[in-house]
Amino acid sequence: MIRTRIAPSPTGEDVHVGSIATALINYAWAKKNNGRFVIRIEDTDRSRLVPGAEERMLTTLESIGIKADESPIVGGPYDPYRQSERLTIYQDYAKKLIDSGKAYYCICTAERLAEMRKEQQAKKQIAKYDRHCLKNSEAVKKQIDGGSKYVVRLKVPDDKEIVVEDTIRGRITFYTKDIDDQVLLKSDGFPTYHLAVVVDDHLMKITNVIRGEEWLPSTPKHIILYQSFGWEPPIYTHVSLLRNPDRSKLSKRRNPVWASWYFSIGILPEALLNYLALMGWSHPKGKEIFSLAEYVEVFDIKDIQTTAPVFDPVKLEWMNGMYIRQSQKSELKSKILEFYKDKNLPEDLVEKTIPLIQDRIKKLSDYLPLCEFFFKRPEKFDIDLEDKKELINNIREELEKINDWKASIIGESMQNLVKKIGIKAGEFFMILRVIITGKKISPPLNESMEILGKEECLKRI
RNA sequence: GGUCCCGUCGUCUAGCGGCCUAGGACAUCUGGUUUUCAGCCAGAGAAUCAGGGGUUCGAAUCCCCUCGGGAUCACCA
Repeated sequence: MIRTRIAPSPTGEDVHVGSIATALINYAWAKKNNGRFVIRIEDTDRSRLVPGAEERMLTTLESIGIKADESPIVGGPYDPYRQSERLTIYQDYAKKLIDSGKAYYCICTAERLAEMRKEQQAKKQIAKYDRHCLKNSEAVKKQIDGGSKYVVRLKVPDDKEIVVEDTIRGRITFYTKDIDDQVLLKSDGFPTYHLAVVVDDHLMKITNVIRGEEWLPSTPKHIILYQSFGWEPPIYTHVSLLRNPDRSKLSKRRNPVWASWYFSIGILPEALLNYLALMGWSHPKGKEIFSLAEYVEVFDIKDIQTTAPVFDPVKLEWMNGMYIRQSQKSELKSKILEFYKDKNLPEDLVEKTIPLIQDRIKKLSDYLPLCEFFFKRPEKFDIDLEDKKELINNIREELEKINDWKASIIGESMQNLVKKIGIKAGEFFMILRVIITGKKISPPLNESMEILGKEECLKRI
């Protein structure tokens, strides 16, 4: 059975859109193969831990439809799914490695390591641990027995080829001479990512590791670890990183990266997912708009592109507009009410405006700037109305005659007025539009006036 | 700098040796619909397939080199 996982770290505000892209692939591949999709929290770096981040990430993922079969919330057969709760497991496995001579203790201080690296750099050598503690293992042992703090390092074999078989990139060869003796267990007793990821993926029976390209350089270390334990490595797939327009990796410095930011401007989760699915992959039939279920249906991991895509917010907005236009009216109403829940907009009024704006907004946050005049009389006007008093009087007189306050009748009446006074239609309606809405750009005028009602319109005039 | 990955319109991509005078989508521009703005419809421009060598009857597609971009080299993940 295929088992995939994502392993986010709770070190940010929310889920990174790049993580969602990777999660989507992991999720789709598991579901496609009737497998299981796992979420494991990698919280071994206590210094970068952000309070509340874990919960926010998990709820976001859940709410946008990427549901885990096993996670810290729903549990599962390989509990716990939070690395900070698995400490003794890692410590035991580190001990096994020491006992079999595949790893060793190291008590070098940060100062000594910094010094060493400086020298290596000066001599233009590769920065690698010099195995000082491996060579003096007797003395090191004594110091540790005496209470000295230590780390555990992987003993990388000499002069070996390590081959990574990647499903989309093919065979990649690394050489152990280029690989450092990686720290596996930190002096605080926590594992590093490298130990934890290998132990957990093995114990949790993960069959496919699908992760960001940034992990490719450390994959040989993980393979050495699998070999050291005598375990079978998983199948690797390294997907390309989302990029900023300048092609550097997508970062919060240059672009919004948190899912919650996109939702806060009224991007729909379905649209974000759909857009992200198209980063490095395309629908076999060239379709651009499709559901998560359809994505799972047609997805194949072999079709993932290795070129790194630039994240384009403009196309995301276009896609979001498509989703808004395709929404049921009642659904769109609920979304708008939810989006503006702190404004307490009257539901019946919002409902009436939906048909007027569904084609006109691309994201939920476009709604209020366009429709505010329905809820509040305009205070500012896009054009100066001071010298239009006579025209305004004509309009009022004409509108007062209308008994059946319907858009079509209002329109007819205004058209007649235009003919009567011989003004340009465009100019006339622009003035009326500004009187009613305050703005030169608005939803259709007659319909808007119908919704506002005769009394309110006359007051504004 | 070492190691590794990548290179088709501005952007996302199709392409898997002949169907390619390189297709689609976003964006841009033009026209139509129109009481603004959208939407919708029609159309245009935009890629010497990074460059150079091969292989082949034939290359965007295979090989080599160069150039360009990126990732990574921590007791972070």
